[in-house]
Amino acid sequence: MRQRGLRVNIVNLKQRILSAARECFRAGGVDGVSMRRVAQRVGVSATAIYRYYRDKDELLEAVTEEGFARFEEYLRRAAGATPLERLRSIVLAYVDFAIDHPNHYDFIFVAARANTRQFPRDFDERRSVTFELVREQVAEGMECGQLAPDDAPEATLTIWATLHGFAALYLAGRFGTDDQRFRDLSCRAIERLLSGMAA
Amino acid sequence: MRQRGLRVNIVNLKQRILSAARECFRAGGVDGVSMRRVAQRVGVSATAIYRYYRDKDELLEAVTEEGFARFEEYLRRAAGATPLERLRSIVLAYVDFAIDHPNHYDFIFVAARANTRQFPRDFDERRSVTFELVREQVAEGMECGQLAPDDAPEATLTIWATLHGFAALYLAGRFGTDDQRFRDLSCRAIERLLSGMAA
DNA sequence: GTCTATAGGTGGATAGAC
DNA sequence: GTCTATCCACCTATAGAC
Repeated sequence: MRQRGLRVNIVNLKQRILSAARECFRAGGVDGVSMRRVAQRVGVSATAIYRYYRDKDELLEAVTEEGFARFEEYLRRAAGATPLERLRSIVLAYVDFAIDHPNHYDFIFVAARANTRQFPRDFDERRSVTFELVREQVAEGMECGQLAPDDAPEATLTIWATLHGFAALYLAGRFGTDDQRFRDLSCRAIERLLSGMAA
Repeated sequence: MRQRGLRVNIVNLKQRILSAARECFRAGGVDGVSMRRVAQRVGVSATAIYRYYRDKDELLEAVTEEGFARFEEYLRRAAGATPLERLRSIVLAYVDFAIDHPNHYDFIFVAARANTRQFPRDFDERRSVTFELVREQVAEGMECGQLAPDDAPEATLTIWATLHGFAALYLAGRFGTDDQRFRDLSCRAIERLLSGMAA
């Protein structure tokens, strides 16, 4: 009972900092995360953060790691009884992540040229892991199309590009605000692309 | 002959500033353009720029306008004897622009959510003009597929998304350094997508 | 027309008091 | 552990000398 008076405030400052950083990122992407802004949101001074994170890079790494992990969850959750349902599920997992976490999607897939933006250390390596998962899942999803094994690497890249195109154009506002239409169009496009490839 | 001694230096400082800004943009995108940096490249003080451009926004507008114009040139240059050749030409115009002017492509299509980046005034309006041209060209290129007129808006968006997906994944380095392979895959994907849609 | 000086803003990071 | 004070770097933009 001694700690009664401290209550909420004691709850791991490190976690509250990460939480605030997450919110900043959600609102403004990488550029929205600054030590000062995060600290202000928590209600502490900017320098307090350095007790828990060595530098900004480490904080950014924590935030973006959450994004990677979340995206991987979405992908792994994909499932379906028939091959077609499974394909549809994978497509939706992909585009839904873009809908739900636009700045994370943007960070992982879009802001990709290093000279232009700020990235945490080891970003490329971390991203490769996620990319490999995308490749695997897409390759699995493609099994419902009758493709010669030789086509696989090229076909996978093609599907992925199309998925990304839809996600990116959605984020750019080209599909308006009708998320459901966007999801439907994405699925249909992939199905048609596959059937075109099988021919 | 009085001006002989001035020679090169006199050549419109405004143009030399724009030139320097263009180089900065090419190297580092929007974030690579700062008044100081541009000025340094020209060899004048930062404040000299303000004699020719009211503020940074106006300079940025000049730089990005070049990008829009260039992209439209690429698109309009597309031509072909047969429908299929024409389609291929449009696809290549699109992806070649992304190859040749990555930061302009990125600026026009990718960095699209306003809350995250810095954009010149009237950027949205200017971009709409270009987008409309893309839509037109893609719609024309699609004529080689036998699509019902009802499908047109949806099909156009689908083709565009796929084009963008390829361009964006290329910029992200997912196609390696083999530009020719990237161009071929882009064309093939669009052709297959169309044939899938026609079915 | 171009300069220097300067104002006033963002940002990351450290030293040292408490 | 958290603070204040501070430094440094970079940015846009203005005022006024030359």
